[in-house]
Amino acid sequence: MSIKPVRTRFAPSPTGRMHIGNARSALYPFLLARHLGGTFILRIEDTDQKRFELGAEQELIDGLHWLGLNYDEGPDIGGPHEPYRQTERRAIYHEHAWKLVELDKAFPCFCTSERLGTVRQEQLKNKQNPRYDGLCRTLDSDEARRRVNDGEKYVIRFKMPKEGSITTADILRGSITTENSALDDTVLLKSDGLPTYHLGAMVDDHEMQITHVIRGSEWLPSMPLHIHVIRAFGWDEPVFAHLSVFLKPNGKGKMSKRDRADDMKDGHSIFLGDMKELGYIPEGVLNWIALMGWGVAEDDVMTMNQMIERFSIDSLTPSPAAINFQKLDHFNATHIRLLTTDDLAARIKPYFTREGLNVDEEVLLKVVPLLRERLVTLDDCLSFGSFFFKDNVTPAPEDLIAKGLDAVQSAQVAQRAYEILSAQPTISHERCEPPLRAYVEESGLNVNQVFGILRVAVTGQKVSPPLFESMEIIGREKCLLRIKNAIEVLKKM
RNA sequence: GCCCCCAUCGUCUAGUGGCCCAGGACGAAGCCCUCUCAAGGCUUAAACCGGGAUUCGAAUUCCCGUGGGGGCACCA
Repeated sequence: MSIKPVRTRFAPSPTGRMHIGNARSALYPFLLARHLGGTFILRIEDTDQKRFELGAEQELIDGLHWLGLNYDEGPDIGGPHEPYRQTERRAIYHEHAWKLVELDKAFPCFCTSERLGTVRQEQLKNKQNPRYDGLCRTLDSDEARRRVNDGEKYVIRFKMPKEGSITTADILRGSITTENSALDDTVLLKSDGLPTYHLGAMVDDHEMQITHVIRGSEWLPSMPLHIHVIRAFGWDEPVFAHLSVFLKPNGKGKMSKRDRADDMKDGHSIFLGDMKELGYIPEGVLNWIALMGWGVAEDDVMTMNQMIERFSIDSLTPSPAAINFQKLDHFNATHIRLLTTDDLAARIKPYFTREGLNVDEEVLLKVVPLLRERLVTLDDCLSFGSFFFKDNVTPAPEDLIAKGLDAVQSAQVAQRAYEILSAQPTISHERCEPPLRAYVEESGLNVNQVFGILRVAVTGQKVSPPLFESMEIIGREKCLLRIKNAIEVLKKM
């Protein structure tokens, strides 16, 4: 047996926004290809003209790039098996569909959708399984040809054997045997000349020499049909792995796009475009998605290279997984902490500038180490660190009053601190903390009261990065000014 | 209605007949550290869906229930 080079693919249809389900369907084949030194392909399955959405393909491509799931062949970069967009491969499907007719494995069907609808209703009424009643299956082939040539509308259906059974294999679940009598004469080529998934995907996977098909479990029931089609052509069968579906966070029901509104309210979304907006980084998203449906024994935090190194197709899990946004937050925060200072600086800078803040690179580089371990999402940098880039801050007056003190006492504390700090030629962690701690000692107050007042005065907020490191970055002049302002505010209360 | 798949802590999972009074991670609780918030360290609570069968021995194999999910289009 010859070892074929591994080729995998992500074959989405451009019918909507890219969500985490799509991302995972792209991730696993990508990982498999990279792990085995194979090729990863992007193929666009745009044969449904009704559900087609302009811009969806670009969103898919953007999402893949954002995640770093770069493909070796695809519609925008070409490759040895182009085109990679199914609507541009019409002739190929047409030819293959008729090949099957010649082989007596398929037949042209002229039934109208009206008649099919009536038949289906009748079957349902009689509690029978809805399926094609076989009217055109026995049509004389010459007559069928004639009608086709006369321009009559037709589809091509698979001629499912009436008897026997077929055994198919899913690498995660083992073999599954299905009675052919339970299968239908499914449409392979639509009357608009484009293939259904059942023909299009099989033809392309063969032509593009795909060795491992990793796809959603919604395809599991039609796998017998797919194997029938592949065998009818006499082709080799790829390895199949069907991924489980994503469940809603509560575990009840399949994840759906309708939940988006609720998710966005608490800062979460299943759409990649939204996630980027919300401050999630690709490393975190990837790690999160990877672990839903892939069993890794220990050490959950992985970089892309570690994922590639450890991936194997049979460590995928067959059971449905409920999405858990808390875990996403954890992975995102963890990967943010893994970023270098320069990298993180570059990633959070846009959040500040978008707010109209003037970002000094040198200051930013000093701020990043203080922010790093406090960020869950990138946009958290705003609530934690905007004050670094503002000329002045406007704390809420009541926040300036320390616990257990009143406004007058708080003003006195601020005044004393001001004196201590202004006695220093420069403000640094080393210079400021000792004298202020000494003051805390002699005043009989506690550090939370004294440092708390200063924190609010200098940063404008009750929660901030460490006080003295922050003051050092802000600088002597601004710090003193802000404390002075705070004293004024307190005096007016 | 019919067909198919799945089933370990709340969640994601490890586990391929003895190493399991079931391991890790998120989350939760507590403690430590601490100028706030985090991060970090330590600790605790928390699961093999039920019933049969096979076996000296079952989370692990088989059967039946139950629960959950998917599919039955000229959609993918």
